[in-house]
Amino acid sequence: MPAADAPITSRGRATRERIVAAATEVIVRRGVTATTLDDVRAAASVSKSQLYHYFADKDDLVRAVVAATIDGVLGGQPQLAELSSWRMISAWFDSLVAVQVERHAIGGCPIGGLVGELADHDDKAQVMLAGGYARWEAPLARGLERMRARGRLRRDANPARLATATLASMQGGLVLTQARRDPEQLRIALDAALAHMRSFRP
Amino acid sequence: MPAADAPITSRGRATRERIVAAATEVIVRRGVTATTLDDVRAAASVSKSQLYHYFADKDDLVRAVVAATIDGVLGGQPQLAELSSWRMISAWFDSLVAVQVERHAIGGCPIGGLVGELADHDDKAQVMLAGGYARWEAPLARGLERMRARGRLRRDANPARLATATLASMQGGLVLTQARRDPEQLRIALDAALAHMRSFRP
DNA sequence: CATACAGTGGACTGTCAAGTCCAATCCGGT
DNA sequence: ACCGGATTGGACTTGACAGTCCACTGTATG
Repeated sequence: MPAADAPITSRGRATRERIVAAATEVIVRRGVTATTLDDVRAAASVSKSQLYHYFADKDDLVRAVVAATIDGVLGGQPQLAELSSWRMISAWFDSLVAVQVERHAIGGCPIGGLVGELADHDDKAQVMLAGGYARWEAPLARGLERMRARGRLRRDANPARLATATLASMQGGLVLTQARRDPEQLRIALDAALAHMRSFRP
Repeated sequence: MPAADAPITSRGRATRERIVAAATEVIVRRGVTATTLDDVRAAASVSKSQLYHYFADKDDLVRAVVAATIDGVLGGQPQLAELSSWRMISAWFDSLVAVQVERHAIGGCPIGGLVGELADHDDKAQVMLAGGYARWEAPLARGLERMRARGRLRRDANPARLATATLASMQGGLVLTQARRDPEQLRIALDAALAHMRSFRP
């Protein structure tokens, strides 16, 4: 029975959270395989035994990082909760582009980065990542449904498909942004996604 | 003066090509950092000294792999040369989806995978990858220009932007395909991209 | 204040990776 | 046949890395 993520008492919980936060920061920046446990150990100001006290092994820690990354990305987009007008969708897109400008187009999408490294080889991580995308596109799909119900979208529009296509434009826009180090790539992708959605106005 | 990629004579060139081909296969499948030179050595049936005879170090080999990957991906899409009708674009998209079905949605986009691992940290690789995307979208942009010249596209359509947005949909569709292990994700993304382009018909 | 256990520090081990080195072999030109 | 550089084989060095181990400390509770 390897020391998995036992429920903790008091200060131990803080340590565990510090480890996950530090590991997430390092892994999102440098990648899963390029990050060593010693990098995490140093970044979290923690000893080796603590890592193994709270996580069974590196894979276990990585899965906690996957969960934290998804929560972090979605948590950074409060607009998701209220996407029920063209203006709100547009403002949401603007903020996504602004983040890329601020980061000088470095980093891409943290979730997308994990997909490339984990989806094919770690089944558990793949399920978590797929769940992350579901949590990402569902609010948009629901928003589009509300807009359709209010007559802002034609009856024959398919909110779920539109949401998926929009998420794809976003992810791809981020890949191009990272590759070209140019946030305008995301702008172009999201402009097209918005135009496509708006083409379903009544 | 480290033994870089000296111009080779006869059989040496074959060895070098064998190394690059094997390294490309392994790296595209498992990732750059997860691939060891010993993996490459074994896959190419080559000795350690040969790797260092033809490449200065791992980074040097990786850059050759980046070039080979770009050539491979673009070479696998002969349709790129002739994209001057909606039918041809649609057929091109169909073949991209077919590849994902065949691969059971495993692997994503080889170029996109390299972007995630290299774009932020290896400037030379970033330039190569950006060049790869340029070579990818240029034929589409030219095709759309020809279509515009022939009156199949409105004058106010912007072929370059449409090509970029389409490439983004494709890349993002591949990310979602890989994350969800479902080639339909690429289908949805490319359907939307096609609809967006077609919305500029006269 | 005792004591039991969660939490902590850090040395240690086994394995494996990148990169070096040099002797052996191949092969085109003379 | 012989020379010299290109090519090759593989042992070796050095430095990480993941994971183990055990002694020590804090603290919550009786």
